[in-house]
Amino acid sequence: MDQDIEIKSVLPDFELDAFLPYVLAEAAQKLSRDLAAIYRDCGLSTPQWRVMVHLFYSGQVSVRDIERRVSMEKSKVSRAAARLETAGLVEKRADPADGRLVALSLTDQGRALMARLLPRALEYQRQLEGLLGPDLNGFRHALTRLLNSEKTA
Amino acid sequence: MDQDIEIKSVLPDFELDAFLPYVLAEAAQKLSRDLAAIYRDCGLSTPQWRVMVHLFYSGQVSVRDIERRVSMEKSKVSRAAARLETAGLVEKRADPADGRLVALSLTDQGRALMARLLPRALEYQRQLEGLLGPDLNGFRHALTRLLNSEKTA
DNA sequence: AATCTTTTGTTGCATGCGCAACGATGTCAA
DNA sequence: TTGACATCGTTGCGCATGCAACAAAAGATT
Repeated sequence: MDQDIEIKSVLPDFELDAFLPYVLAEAAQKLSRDLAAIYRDCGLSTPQWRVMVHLFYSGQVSVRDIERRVSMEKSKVSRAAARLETAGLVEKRADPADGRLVALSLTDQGRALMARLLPRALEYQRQLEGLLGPDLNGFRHALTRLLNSEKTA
Repeated sequence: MDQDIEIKSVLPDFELDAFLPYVLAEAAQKLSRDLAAIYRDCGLSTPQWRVMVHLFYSGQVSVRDIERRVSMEKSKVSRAAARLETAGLVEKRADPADGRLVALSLTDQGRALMARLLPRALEYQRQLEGLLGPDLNGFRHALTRLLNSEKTA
């Protein structure tokens, strides 16, 4: 009891709303949810969406490339790619130079789908940028600094 | 092929590193992971940690209160609370006024644990604030604006 | 060449999550 | 009071996820 009051007086300003990891997680969840509304109608999950985006701009890539680039586990990428192949959006071939690698690439159907979805995603991005206004640059700067920071905890 | 070039020329600046939902998700994941290093040694999961924090500052609360306040599903809160009770950190009683409600509160052991963990969490928070420096206020402002924005997508 | 190590992608397994259904309790109206 | 409806918390179920183990292939070392 006394312990309570003492500790709370020592830690008065610890509010979840002011705690950066919490607020950041909430904001990220909201943006991800709003964005997912764009591609979920097409039956894409978030991992599948990320693979599609990466493939659209990278052409022919392996699972390992996506893993490193988009910070997704191998298994996550593998399963997403398998379903995308079943859906006819992605083609999986064996890399002729290295038998271990799988060459992932979009099919025509996959490209057509992205041509339909990407403009909507970009429109959402522009909405967010307009919403942030003058704080946008500082916001981006802060995010990159957080991402590149060492974990000193 | 021609379609590719055409679309890419129309959507040239769509890079994942510049796409706010993606970067925000990455940053949130990193901060959450670094913070989890503080309380994971004590056997707490992230949902359990959030329940503990809320209980520490809110005293006696119901599952529904936590659900609304911390944006966690009922089931998530319920299972977290059940495990916390098993671990002896949280006490579950029936609300005398309303039989449906469950009165959650920290045990002495739970309070002692939080008294040990919260200073470390606050130190991490101060590290983040120091890292952001002058961008901190704009960063906070941007986050709240994103959280309060309507989903117009 | 032969063997050992490393890398790549898939799969099994245990765990956690979201959603819906459910029992229990409370509220309201007739 | 009774019955219809709402609310709260738990649980079952399907699914995704992270981790480790694994087979196949490539590379390194002798």
